[in-house]
Amino acid sequence: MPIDPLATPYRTHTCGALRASDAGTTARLSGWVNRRRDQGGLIFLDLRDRHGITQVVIDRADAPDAHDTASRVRNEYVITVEGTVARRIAGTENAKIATGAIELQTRSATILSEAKTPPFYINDPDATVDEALRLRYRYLDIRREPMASRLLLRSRLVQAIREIHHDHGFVEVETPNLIKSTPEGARDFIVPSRLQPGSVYALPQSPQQLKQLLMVAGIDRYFQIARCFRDEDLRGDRQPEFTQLDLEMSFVDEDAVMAFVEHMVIEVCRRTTPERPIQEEPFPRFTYDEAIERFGSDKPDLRFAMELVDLASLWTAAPSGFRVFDETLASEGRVMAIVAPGLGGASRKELDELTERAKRFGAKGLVWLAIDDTGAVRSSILKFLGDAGAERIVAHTGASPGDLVLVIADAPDVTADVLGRLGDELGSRLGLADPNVLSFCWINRFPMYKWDAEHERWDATHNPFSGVLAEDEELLTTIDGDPSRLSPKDPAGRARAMQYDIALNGWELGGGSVRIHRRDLLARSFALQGQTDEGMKEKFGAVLEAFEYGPPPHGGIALGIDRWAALLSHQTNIREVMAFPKTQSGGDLMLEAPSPPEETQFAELGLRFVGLPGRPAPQPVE
RNA sequence: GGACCCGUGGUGUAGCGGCCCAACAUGCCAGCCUGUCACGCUGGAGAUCGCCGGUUCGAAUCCGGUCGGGUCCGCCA
Repeated sequence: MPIDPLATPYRTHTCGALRASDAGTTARLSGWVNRRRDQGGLIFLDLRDRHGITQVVIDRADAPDAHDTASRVRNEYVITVEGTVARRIAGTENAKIATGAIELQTRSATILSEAKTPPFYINDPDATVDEALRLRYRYLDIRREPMASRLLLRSRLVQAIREIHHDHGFVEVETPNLIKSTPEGARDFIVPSRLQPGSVYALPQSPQQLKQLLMVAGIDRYFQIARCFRDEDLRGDRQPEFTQLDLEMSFVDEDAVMAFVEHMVIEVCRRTTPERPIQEEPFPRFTYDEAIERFGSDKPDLRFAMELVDLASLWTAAPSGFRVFDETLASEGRVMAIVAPGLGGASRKELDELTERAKRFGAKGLVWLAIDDTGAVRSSILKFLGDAGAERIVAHTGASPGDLVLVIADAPDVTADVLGRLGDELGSRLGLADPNVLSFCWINRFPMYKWDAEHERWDATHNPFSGVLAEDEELLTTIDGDPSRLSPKDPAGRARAMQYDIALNGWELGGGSVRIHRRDLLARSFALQGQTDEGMKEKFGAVLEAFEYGPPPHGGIALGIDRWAALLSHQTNIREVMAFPKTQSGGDLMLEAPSPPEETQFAELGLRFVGLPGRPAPQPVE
């Protein structure tokens, strides 16, 4: 009479299943021993699997053999127990666990596996454990509740994504992992070919070109949970392999893609974390210029966003008296401020730290004005501004007593960027953001290109296939009309792309664009990017050829699943939502990857190590 | 490529020039205990302080290097 269709000789129920209504029935459970409480003649075992914990009681008087087994059991042993489900004696129920109303009164107990004492506490979800140790014994870390529940959340996230896409007529298509390099700006991982010695595959940085080919193929709504690979330095939010929700749609404009994605994202969050409110629907939209101007960021955290205040208007009539400000303004720089609420009492040391931080972010310095509770202003440059000058700044920013005003004077992009980053940091340090709220926003109309001074050409800021706004089409040209003579003054620098990013709580969650499908525009865009016809063919041959066979207008987006899962799990580190992540140096501490290849593997590929400058060649192993 | 932080019994921490062949908690082992649920009680084992070198009469403690981990800048969309 198993209740669970997954019942097996090992178990009729999971360790989280039994309730008071099951009292009187016979049940068999298998799991890990979470804890043993040996009272002498009476032993309590907390039996754990990923579904929950059930208390098992073994009474020497009732089941001497089982009692003998239970007395030999240790934490993390795997056992099977069979007995009667019974309501606990009144007053001994445990409200902390779902099965706390009952216990299993055991008739028989069998040890399935013994276990060494684990290297860290598996039964204490709050125990802090060195991350390197967790990674080395990841299978034990995942046995712990916090990791297990995050992987579960991630699984539900992906499940919801799949369901919603299928419900909307999307086709899930797998694309290969051994492909030709699809330049996205990052370094490729390379896989040498044995059958074609001397040639290599590249692992996809994203399925970008393949999904565009699927559009030409008529798969008008495509999606994939795609593994992507980028050989760049790691961060808390960047791993060498990561997962994207990749999607592409035909016969769409920007609004259509954004509308679907927004609907999908809301629905996914609703199904996955219904308890977390979404701050604003529809998601606020900002143009790139507006986002930078207002927040100094193209992924503002709108839960608290400190808006930038332009101070230039204070000194149109007379100079500020502080030479850095005046010279910055005279040389087309900007002087802008943010207000950090409640930090007016910051110590000199804290302010110095902020200054250091600002310099690290690329500013030349930081000016601060700290307002105490009485309204008196301290400032690093009070002697230049004078009391009146300082108070004008404070008044202009709208700061109140007890606040701290931070001012950056620099080139426009530096000023905005540094203040944006300082704001983010202060926001999290001051706890201004409601940790429970999900705050999405869209940023669009990104500049098409960024001038690459080193190579003297225009670089696509996102995808080289990103389309240009219709109204900016004629800007895709050079200043003197000669596509081979590029200059930072080209009108192309002002062209804006049909490019949109979606941000969540200050993180870039994803980005996409409506692509260029017209050959003439594509040729012009590529020319600006300094691509020769041959270079284009070499890199994008398949897409360019396909585009000669009737490409539909199309656009799409890619969202970072790891980041999404991390944010939904209240984590700032994507390793916490990946089963087997790598360390900052790209190593897997459990598998001990990477490792030197075997000599025969190298021989078959016709490879040998020659080493790197300053580093000797490691030798393959026999 | 660079800056910074961390590395002490199984785990998490304390100690930061002699009082330390290292302390505390927890875990582990043994014994006792029939209503516990972070069970309790009694007893016990367990680290030469990541590694190498140096300074010093003396180093876990200071210095240099190195390895491992992390945060950040560069890089990366």
